[in-house]
Amino acid sequence: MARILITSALPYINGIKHLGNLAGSMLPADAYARFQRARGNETLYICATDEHGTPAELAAAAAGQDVATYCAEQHELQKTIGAAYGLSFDWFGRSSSPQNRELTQHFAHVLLEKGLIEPRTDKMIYSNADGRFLPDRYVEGICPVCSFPRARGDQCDNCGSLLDPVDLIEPYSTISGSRDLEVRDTRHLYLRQTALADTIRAWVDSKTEWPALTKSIAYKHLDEGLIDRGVTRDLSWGVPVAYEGVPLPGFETKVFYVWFDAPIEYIGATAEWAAATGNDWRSWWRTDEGAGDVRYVQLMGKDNVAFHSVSFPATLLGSGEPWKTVDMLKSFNWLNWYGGKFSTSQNRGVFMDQALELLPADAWRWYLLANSPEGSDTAFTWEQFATAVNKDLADVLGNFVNRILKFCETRLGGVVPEGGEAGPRELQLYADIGKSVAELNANLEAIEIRKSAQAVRALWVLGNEYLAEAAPWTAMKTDPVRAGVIVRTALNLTALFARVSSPFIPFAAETIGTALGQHEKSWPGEDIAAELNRLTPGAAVRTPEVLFRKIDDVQLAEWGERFGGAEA
RNA sequence: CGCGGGGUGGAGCAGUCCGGUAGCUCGUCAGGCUCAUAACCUGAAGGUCACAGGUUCAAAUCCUGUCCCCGCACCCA
Repeated sequence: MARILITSALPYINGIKHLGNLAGSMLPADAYARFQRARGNETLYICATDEHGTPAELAAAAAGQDVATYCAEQHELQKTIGAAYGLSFDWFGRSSSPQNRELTQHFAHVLLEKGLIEPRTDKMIYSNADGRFLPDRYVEGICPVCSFPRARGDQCDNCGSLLDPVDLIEPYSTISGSRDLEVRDTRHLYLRQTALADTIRAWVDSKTEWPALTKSIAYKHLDEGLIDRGVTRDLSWGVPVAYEGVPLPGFETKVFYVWFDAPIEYIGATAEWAAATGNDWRSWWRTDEGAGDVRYVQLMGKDNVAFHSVSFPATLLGSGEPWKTVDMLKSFNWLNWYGGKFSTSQNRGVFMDQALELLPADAWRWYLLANSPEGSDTAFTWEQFATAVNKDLADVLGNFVNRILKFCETRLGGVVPEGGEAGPRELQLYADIGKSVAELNANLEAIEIRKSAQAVRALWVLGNEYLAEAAPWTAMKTDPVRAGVIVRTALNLTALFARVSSPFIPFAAETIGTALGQHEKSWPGEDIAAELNRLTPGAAVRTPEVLFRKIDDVQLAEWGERFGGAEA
């Protein structure tokens, strides 16, 4: 039995996420976690909200709340909606937790002692009216490059130039609008990634199983040359720059920058989980305390790869302490909305809460997994979505479950038939199923999401093929015992489908299992004949409600209208 | 010459690392079955693998060049 640690990129606290977020990290991570658990591996799936940073402060201010209250509410919202999608986090933590604060301060302390974090003096804009420094987008002004009047402190929206806030012409505070600003010296901590470049490159070189996308992004940054990055900010919301309760002199009013503490929350959230459940988190993260046999898998969108392949490793490796680093870094491209970006302001795309108003979670899960943006960016279209739901779920799987259970109910009294022996057709079925399950296992193990979904679908098709060829409705007339064997086999097949489909469509899998009186959740083993003879002959089964309703053209038109995309 | 990803039958994708009958899903057409959510099963048509050179007995796959699409460093997966 292996130990598998899984993390998906931390969703930012700011608002409900859209389907792209789900498709690019949390959902595939969940499917993988469900698979590993079913196989009997000790599995820990960790996620959390990323709560620090300027956007959280701004959003809280806009909502008229203090930032802590805002984050607490948003966290609960995201937690609830994640559960509605069946995301089986073992722990859904918060980067604002005490555990993360302590760990972040620990790492900073160790790196500071080793000289890999060092204080430097920067020039920054200070607002007398607001009584604070104005980092990043707290300050706007005229772009020194193109004269655009509302350029932000870090970048001009008009010409795209990257800016330093002190270069803005006629700057003003976005908090108060005040122009009473001055440039002051301020001290910040810098992580010396340049000093760690060789260490990180050697570490990346050793990661032979990383997908091409992950590797090319990692090497891109290494080849372009790493830069030392500021890891502190003049904000109040965040992890204080302190150690063991004592602020670092000169840093009393500063916090760590969000990208420094966010990945550490993977460890922090594990510690939160341990505290809440009485488990030990160190055996998952410290190779000197039992994490040597852990396989650590991270899943994320491509924009996050740099942080996870370079910056976070710089923190972990730089510490010189025996921390567990990622083994498999699976990255995804974007799920686009009709070829363009999801956009709240332009009403393009569906968000997680809205999607559930339209159809059950399984429909979305299936579509997003079967069309996972692995090879390249993938465009969501309502047509494709309807095809996935109508053909795959309703016709191939749903109809199969329905036809065999109804047949059993109306012709065989709704019980698993007894008697008779498996014939040549059943032996062939065992072989076919065995082959497909092996294929599914290999694909899931490799986190090839699209191919895994294809393999599951191929299994469902085998069920329909079997019924068409074995034709129990014909056997019924001449050889009732034979018909019984076929129906029993098909019922067992249905039960098997529930088990192998559970990583993709857990809710439907549960419904099917219940209809068959099956409580087996484990992953099927290699003895397929045994797996297809698990149901107790004589036991009652019942036909469940229609598993998946089809999407009709009227709904399609309505949704296209409501959520945009129809124009494209 | 900024960087990364991609260009494969009508649509969406796999195959490209490690050259050797171009595979899958949807759609289309024909047939079968009638247990089932008018569903399922079988078969067929349809591709000069963006383009142009090159290497090779052999190239979607390797090399060179060209064109086109997407993304990119506040933030957003």
